[in-house]
Amino acid sequence: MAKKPVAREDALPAIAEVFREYGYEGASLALIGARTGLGKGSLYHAFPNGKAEMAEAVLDAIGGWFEDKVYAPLRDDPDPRAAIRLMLSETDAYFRSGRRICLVGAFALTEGRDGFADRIAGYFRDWRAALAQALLRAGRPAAEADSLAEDAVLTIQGGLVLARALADPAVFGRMLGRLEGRLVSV
Amino acid sequence: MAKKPVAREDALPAIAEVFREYGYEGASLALIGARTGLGKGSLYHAFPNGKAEMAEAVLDAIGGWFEDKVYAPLRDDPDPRAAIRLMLSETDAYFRSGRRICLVGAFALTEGRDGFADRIAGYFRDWRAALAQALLRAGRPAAEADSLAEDAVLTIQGGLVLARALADPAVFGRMLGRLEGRLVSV
DNA sequence: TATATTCTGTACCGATCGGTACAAACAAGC
DNA sequence: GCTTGTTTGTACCGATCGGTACAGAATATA
Repeated sequence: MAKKPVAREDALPAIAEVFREYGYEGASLALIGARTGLGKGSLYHAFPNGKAEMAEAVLDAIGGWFEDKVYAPLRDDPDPRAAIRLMLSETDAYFRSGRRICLVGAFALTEGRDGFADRIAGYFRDWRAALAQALLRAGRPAAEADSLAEDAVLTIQGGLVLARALADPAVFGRMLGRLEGRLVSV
Repeated sequence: MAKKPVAREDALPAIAEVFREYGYEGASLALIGARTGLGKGSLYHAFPNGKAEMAEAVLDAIGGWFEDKVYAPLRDDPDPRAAIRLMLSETDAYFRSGRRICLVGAFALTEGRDGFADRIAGYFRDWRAALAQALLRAGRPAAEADSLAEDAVLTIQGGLVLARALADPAVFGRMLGRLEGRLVSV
């Protein structure tokens, strides 16, 4: 009884990967079933609202991961510079040094008429706010902190787009290097 | 006779807009037909290879537009600083100050297994190369010119992603302002 | 006008889409 | 054992997908 949540959590990474590779429209239930090893019966048992609920769960999982691993340290770490450096290294690891794209960013560019818009906006808003707060605590003037934070969040997304477009993950690494120079005084 | 090219060119902007809004998978022929006012007969007469050919034509048209309006001046204008400023203003106009996304960037994030990869890579490679050349001519050291050019191209893409994700076009304008400061010494 | 060619609307194709129904398989409690 | 409830595979649904066939409308050459 009540093993539903377990099956959900177990399947989420595979589902996320399918969305990442094929986009929301392109990720068919057949594909999701094949990659998770779950039949339609199991899939609809774990996600009664179907594909939309799977996407919501994936976005929530991603948001939760970043909240725990990145935003919270940015907000709470007594050493804001260390938290910023942690953000950069966690970002590098999460996006596999540019070999993996940002699902939230990809959804932002295509989806928009769905109920995903709030989650997508929240993901980026939280990131920007947490980083701005860390920069402020690191001694930057408020306006500069806001500006730098927005620039950093957008730069990371751009790095993912360009790395993917050029099929050259090194683009991402170079971008992170420049970003570190801008965020933490070297 | 031979009015095919005309019909093609006329339909391209509408087709591009559908791809921009719905993505490659999401852009159905029914939708494209409705937005262009063309039936399937006309559509397949102008684009015998169907949707894939439409997407290729759209990407080629976009690439051609940027080549003429942005890359060529970047390469040939005797005043490289003026060419860079022109790039920024043309970019702002083309992307409607952040209200329009970059179709090439959006395709880069989802598509990748198709024949579009070369066109997508070419679009960004040409932009980066033309800008690096202008920066070099403006007196920057070669390494710095390359780095700045890559940063600029990726930053613009990131600005489009974030503006869309937050449903806040102002993000794009702020990003262009910062970019101008980095590219042309104020 | 007659004729050749280009264009286009409509009907249709098989495949696949997301989603549902449901019965067999399974597990837990007793 | 039996019973109760959960989990799953499979068959199926109508809708829509991209694409094709083709006849008739339009257009151009003469």
